[in-house]
Amino acid sequence: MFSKTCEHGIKASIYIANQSKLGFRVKVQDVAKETNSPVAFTAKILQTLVKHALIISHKGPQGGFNVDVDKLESITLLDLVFAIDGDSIYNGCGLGLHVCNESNPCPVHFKFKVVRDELKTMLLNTTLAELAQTFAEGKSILKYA
Amino acid sequence: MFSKTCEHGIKASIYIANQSKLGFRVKVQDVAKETNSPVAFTAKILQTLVKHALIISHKGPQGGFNVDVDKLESITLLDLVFAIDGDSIYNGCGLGLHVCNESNPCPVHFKFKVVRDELKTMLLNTTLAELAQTFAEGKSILKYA
DNA sequence: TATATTTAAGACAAATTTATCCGAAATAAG
DNA sequence: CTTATTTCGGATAAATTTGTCTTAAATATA
Repeated sequence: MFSKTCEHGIKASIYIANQSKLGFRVKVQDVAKETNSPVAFTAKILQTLVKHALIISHKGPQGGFNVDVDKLESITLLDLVFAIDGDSIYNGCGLGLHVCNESNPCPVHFKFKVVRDELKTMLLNTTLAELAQTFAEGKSILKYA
Repeated sequence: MFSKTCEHGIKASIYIANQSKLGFRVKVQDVAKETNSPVAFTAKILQTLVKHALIISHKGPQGGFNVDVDKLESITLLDLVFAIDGDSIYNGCGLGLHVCNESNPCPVHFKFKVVRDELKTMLLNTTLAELAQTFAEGKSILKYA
């Protein structure tokens, strides 16, 4: 559904969000370890999220990554997905046609529209705050123990 | 959402279905042309669909591909997608965890389950017959004119 | 100010997906 | 039976995604 890059990015964001709520900055090493993702690749993905102003980075000793805790409620899954994968998952044509819309639909257009709209709504209504919360409560996992 | 392979495969199936209803067999060349897909790649994909008994192939002169017209109502989008991409789109974990279920969910598990279930239902309820029909009626396109 | 620590950036490499190519096998038709 | 046509199957190639490595830049702290 999402790219590997996006999957890593979402998991990383959730971990960073939680540590931020606890008042910590985290290093790429930690993020990679806790999300079971490759370190260097995680670093690249975090750069992307920083550029999109979804997370904050600090260089040097005691540096690392964190999220503005006040923004946790306003950062959505849609923001994360869009920053990394763009909008093709919820806006693109199901059959890959470059032009596909109501007046010039591919054969699956209207069938897919319903699902894609629901996906988009879900992404828009899911905040980083709530994802982080389920993880904090031990009700979800970011990797297998 | 789906792989390119799958997109080509679905478009090909729709075109073949329509020609089959008209009583024709079609050659890979035709399929590729009418779906704007690469010929050799289309050939490979059709092989897969033949192996899964979703379409029928005939070698030699006057050969080509067709669909059993009596099966058009029972062949679903789910069949086509499963044959090519497997079940990961509607069964896999949204964050790529190998193990992810109700009792050991990733943070997006329950949010995604709703969407994925709707996707699966849609795929299951959409038949090749109806997709072919909208195309036959000129109400949908397989490529840009 | 020197040093150690940490992210940033860009080049490079591996893996996977998307395709191509070619010879073999089947078969219809003369 | 020969020939032309068409799919089959496997090897190969190109493109994209996924991932690594190395050096530079920033900065906290002594």
